[in-house]
Amino acid sequence: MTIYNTLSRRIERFETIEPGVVRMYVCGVTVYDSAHVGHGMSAIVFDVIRRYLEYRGYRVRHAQNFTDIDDKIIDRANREGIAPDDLTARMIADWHAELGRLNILPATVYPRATEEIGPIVAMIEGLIAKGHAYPVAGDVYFRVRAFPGYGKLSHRDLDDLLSGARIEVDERKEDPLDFALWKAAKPGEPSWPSPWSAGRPGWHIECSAMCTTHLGGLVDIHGGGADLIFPHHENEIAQSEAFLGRQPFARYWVHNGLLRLGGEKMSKSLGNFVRLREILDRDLGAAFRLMVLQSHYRAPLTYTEEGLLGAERGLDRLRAAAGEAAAPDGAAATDDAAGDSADLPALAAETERRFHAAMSDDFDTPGAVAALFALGRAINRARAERRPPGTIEPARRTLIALAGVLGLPLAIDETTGAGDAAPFIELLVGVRDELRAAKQWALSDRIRDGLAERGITLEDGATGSTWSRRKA
RNA sequence: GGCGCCAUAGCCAAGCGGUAAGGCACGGGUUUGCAAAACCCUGAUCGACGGUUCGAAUCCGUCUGGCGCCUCCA
Repeated sequence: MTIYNTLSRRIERFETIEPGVVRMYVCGVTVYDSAHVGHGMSAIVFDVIRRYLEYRGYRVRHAQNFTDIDDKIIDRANREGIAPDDLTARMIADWHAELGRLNILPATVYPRATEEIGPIVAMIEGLIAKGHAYPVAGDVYFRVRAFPGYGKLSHRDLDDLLSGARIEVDERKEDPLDFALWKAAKPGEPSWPSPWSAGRPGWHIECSAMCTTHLGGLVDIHGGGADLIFPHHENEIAQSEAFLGRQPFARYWVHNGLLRLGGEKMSKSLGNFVRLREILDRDLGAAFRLMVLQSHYRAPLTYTEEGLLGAERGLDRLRAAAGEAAAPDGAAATDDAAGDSADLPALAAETERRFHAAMSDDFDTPGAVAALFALGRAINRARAERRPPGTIEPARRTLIALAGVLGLPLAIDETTGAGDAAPFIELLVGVRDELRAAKQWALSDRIRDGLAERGITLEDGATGSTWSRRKA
């Protein structure tokens, strides 16, 4: 297996610190607002990485944090007139519910900044003792120039950073680049005791502390969105390696490309985001996952409604192949011998080979998905040619299994979203089946058109009609 | 201003020196009472200009156009 490392800018061979075990830390979210589809994309990327590693036999210890104290949380809670704790508790509950609906496997641990104050304070004390940090009026700052490797992840040197000149100069800091490890609380803000002040941790230190507490201070994969490379992950490396006195602190730095909307990065601060809940409520979570997987995880992806619905259409074809449905009524004539649909077992084996070749090569999910479509088409074709189910079954199982590795559920749940209407729809469909048997076309078409207007699609097969709710 | 990424058919998107995956849409067909679904067929020489090479979408240079980071951000 190979994996791209942001640190070396190379695709490297994947080797874990401990054989058979992968320690993976993925930076989570600051819980001041509900998740948008960009968060969903990142979650999907690391979910698939994890699923594939587990499929390959690794035991994956996966930690994902919640930043549950910071300025935006305090502001938001104040505006809503509630306690920060209540806001973050609600957001975290929503996060778990929504990501669950996206079919994201739960992480092994979900550490939270406010529950790690002890280790955070201890780490800051250690950094001060080693001369890597200094307290100033209740705050504590990291001494960037005392850490020689600073900039190695984002590949820039200190002078480049300074020339950016957009760093607001805080006179209390020794150097403009120094960043906060601990911030003294202002009146009315939540705070925790520390040797320097009643205050709260800076953003970056929590991840360093959590990696140390929950993953032994040395992780195989450290990931997040590409927007975290600088300064967040750069600072994490500085803190952790300065504190631990050894390097590397993480073997592979993995960053997903960002989701774009309207030509720009989707982000909460730009205000151009689509909430994850919106697509989940339309039952398009699996379609979104497929859309994400059809582009490489490191490349940026443009989010469009068209793309999402297109993915849903593609998913339908895979679902048709994965279903146990009998052959469609008419045997479609095939006028050439281009595809060896009779040789499904060989194609299934070939698909499996292609799938693993792609996934082992820096998680090339587009290639893996392409292999799945090839197999799906062959299965549908075999059905159209009325091949015996027994010859199709193994290929079908392969398709479902491989799709499962990507977290794509192919099981059909046709009544999803129909709610209380289902019994009435079924009654109508049953009546219509009888009308069709009696060749009462006008009436049966009227029922079909009427249901279509109400978002229910009918499909007439050899053994009767099936119905499903149209997604839009 | 600095660092970096990208530009492939109508749209999305793979490709990592050997002659262009896949998905969606469009069109033609098979099937169907008519549909739907499914299946078959159909489309690109890879932003522009140079260079390296037997051979380049893939390597190098210049240009043009996007984007990201340098401040909170998955």
